[in-house]
Amino acid sequence: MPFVLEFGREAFLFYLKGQVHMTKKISKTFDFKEAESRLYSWWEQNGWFKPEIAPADAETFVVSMPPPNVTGALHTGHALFSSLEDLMIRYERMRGKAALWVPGTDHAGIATQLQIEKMLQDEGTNRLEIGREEFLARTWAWKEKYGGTITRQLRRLGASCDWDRERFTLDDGLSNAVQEVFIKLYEQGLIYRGPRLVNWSPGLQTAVSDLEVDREEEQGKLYYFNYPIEGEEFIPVATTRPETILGDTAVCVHPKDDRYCHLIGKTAYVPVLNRAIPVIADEYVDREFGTGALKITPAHDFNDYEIAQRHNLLLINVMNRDATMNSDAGPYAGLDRFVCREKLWGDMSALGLTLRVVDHTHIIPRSQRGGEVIEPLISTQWFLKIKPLAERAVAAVRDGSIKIVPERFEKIYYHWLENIEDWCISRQLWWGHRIPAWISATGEIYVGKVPPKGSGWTPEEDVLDTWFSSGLWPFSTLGWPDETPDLKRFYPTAVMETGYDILFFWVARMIMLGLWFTDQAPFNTVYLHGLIRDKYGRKISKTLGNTIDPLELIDKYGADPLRFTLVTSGTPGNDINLDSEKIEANWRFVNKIWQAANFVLSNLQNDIQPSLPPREKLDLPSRWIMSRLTRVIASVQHLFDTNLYGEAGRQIYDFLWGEFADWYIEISKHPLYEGDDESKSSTQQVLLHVLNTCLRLLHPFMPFVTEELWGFIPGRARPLIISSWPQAHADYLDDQAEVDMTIMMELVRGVRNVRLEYGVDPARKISGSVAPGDHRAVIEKYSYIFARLCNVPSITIIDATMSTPTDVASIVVSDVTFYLPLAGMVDIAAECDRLNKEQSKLQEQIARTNAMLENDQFVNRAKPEIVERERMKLKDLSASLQQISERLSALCSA
RNA sequence: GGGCGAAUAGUUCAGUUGGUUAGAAUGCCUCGUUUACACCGAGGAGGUCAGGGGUUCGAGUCCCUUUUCGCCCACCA
Repeated sequence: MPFVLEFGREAFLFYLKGQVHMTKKISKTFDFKEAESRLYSWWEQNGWFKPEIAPADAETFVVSMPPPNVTGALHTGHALFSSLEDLMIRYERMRGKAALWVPGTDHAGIATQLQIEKMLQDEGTNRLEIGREEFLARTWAWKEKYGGTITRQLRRLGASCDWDRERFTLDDGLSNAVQEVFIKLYEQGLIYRGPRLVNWSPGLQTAVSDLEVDREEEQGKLYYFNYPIEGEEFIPVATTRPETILGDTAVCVHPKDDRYCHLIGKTAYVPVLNRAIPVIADEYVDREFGTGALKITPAHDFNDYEIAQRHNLLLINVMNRDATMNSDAGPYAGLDRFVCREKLWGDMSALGLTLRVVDHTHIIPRSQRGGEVIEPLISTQWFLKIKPLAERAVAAVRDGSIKIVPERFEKIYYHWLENIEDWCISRQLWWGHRIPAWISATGEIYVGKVPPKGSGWTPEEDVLDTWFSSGLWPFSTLGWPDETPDLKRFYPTAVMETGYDILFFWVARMIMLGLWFTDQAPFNTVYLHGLIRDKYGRKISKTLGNTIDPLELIDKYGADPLRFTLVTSGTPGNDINLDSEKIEANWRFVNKIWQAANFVLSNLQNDIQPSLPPREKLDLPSRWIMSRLTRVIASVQHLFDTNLYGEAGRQIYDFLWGEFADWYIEISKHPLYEGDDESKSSTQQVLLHVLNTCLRLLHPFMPFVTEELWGFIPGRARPLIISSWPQAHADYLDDQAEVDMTIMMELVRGVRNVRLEYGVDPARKISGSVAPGDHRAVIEKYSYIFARLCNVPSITIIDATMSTPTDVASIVVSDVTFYLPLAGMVDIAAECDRLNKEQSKLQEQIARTNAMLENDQFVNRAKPEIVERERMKLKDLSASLQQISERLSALCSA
């Protein structure tokens, strides 16, 4: 048995260390508050979170932690990823792999900068006033002060990551990687700088990427007006943003539009400003929409920008960075864009140009962070031509180098990458990786790690999008671009476990950059979890007031129930509605484990030498529980291999509570208290083995309670965290034992049912008699089960020659009939009624099974084992029916 | 406009390649302090697996379709 083999030479050494922390005697309940912090530091101080605990040639298993925002606080999303990743890491560690979980935090450019700006605002100052240098100093100070909060909180969940390898995206090493990547991409001609139309956030005063813009359908207005054309003509046009009229550089119609084609090539005049612009034709125009004519504002609209490229139109930017109008807006300069909209419309109305304003539902782009309306604006930014990278990223998933779980996200991934646009990577922020570039007075660009020689070079002020550095995370954290030993050993990583909401932001970019710079997929599996919602399925938000604080839950129930709940209440890619009632239920499960362990441990002989008798030497209940255990191990193995961790957890739960505790432990009391030495000892061995195995199976789910109990397990060689993962041993599979035990259990259930139905005092002992069919030996030998589990201490076996008893209730299971003499209590009519119901149920089932077996199609086409199973079932049902029918004719024929 | 997911007991959810009488937790009802556990045990009620059609010997599971809810992507002024 594995745990015997584990009993190594250094066993006692480990113990002495571990035992110091362990109480001598098992307590009544699990004091998780005391145990959690003690066990965590015990693990950590002994270096068991480190991959070096495995042999130097062990296979590796590496997970890069999705880095939380450095100044953030733990929320349920963190608790979820931590529970899942720790589960994978602990499982692989127990399987003997060099398991490495690399933790770290993200500088989170915009989020952190906003926090500091808010702080400055409260102090009555702002970042421009204190300047860049001071601002960064303040931010670093803030980071030093609060940066440890989230990682301390992750420890409370039991996260077994290698804290010595913790990284921060603004570390020197990672910054170096960022520069390296930027410079290489620039040299490869994939990064370019220039004025382009970008998504501009007037609130944050920076450009943002397409992904950072939320598009919401909103109720707005569509403004119709007449565009003046030379020769006293007009062309009707519609717009949702009248203020952009000031930046119009053309009016566009469809070339085949009979209404307007005579105007093509004429000159139009921008209202109020009277600037002359051409009327052009382009097939982009939809003749059916609005008036069928389109005003073109290339500097403030993405479609117009494209049209302008085709027609070499002028770009006139009429807005400032804060979305007020600039001098090109003429008399409107200085006005806010929305104020300008009203005023200009009023002025146009006075000029008799307006036609009508109608309600109109359209899509408004809003900043994902601030919520203000995003303004398409021309500005000079840095862009990454990402198509070549995207192609490789698509290929890696298509050829199976990377597997996405659940699979349906692959399609979404392809669609995004196949339609990807250049990535605007510069941000007008201060907190972040500064772009390593200098611009000369003549507009020449120099990109490098150190400033160029000569004078007249201005350093680039912008920083990089936060996701640019996160995109390097799996390899930058391991030392890249240096060929460090860690990089060699631990890259590529194994699983990227994160939420589906950042598939594009993060996962896709890691794949693209990983492939591009290391020629390897940065991980082989992407496991996407869902979002945590409240118990009504609503999104968690501060404004709704439905936030759930994981730390409060840990304080109340412990980390184990929270972890177990998070892992078992969902399936990959699906959202989880979290309800504290679920955690309370799993807290009771923790108690159940504790109590079961307490029972087992307090019933062992002091000098027990763990070993397991061969199957032939075990009694029926032991053969049964061993067979069941073996199946559970195999099933859990399969579920883990296919990333179905939740189902694995549920199966262990059901086995431990529903089979081991409810049945085996109850039954074991007989051999333990009344059996001979041999059966006593063998029962103890089995109890210990099953407990031992369950603790190991559960450790990745619930590390604390399992490790704490492990400290009491005789024969343990190492701490549970680095003990071996259970293996299924086919020797203990035993179909016959499972069949026989099932009959015994069904009989017990039947007796209990009848007793309750007839209102028999639970304390009252009844003697029963049994027509055992083919199961005489089992029933005779294990009749104590009836004594213990349904208070029927004595049983008479009836053989064929004896007449069937009267004044009894009968329980029929397979070919066994159990008679419960309830002298004076049995109401014959009621009993007949019960038996009749039972009989018709059986007849129904027999008819159904018969129909199946008489169907040649079924017999010929179904798998043989399925057909065989139906045959067995029919035999069983027929035997039961016969018993019932005999009973009925004896008791109820009158 | 395209795509995806969900719909199973009062509630929250499982149900892994199609195969016994569809499970659990929680809630509800009845009973019980039996030397691991009342943070418990025993028993029970509760489901036409959203509707319709199809494939199949066999469908909660596969296909088509409808409905409701949710999400993602998308340049219609």
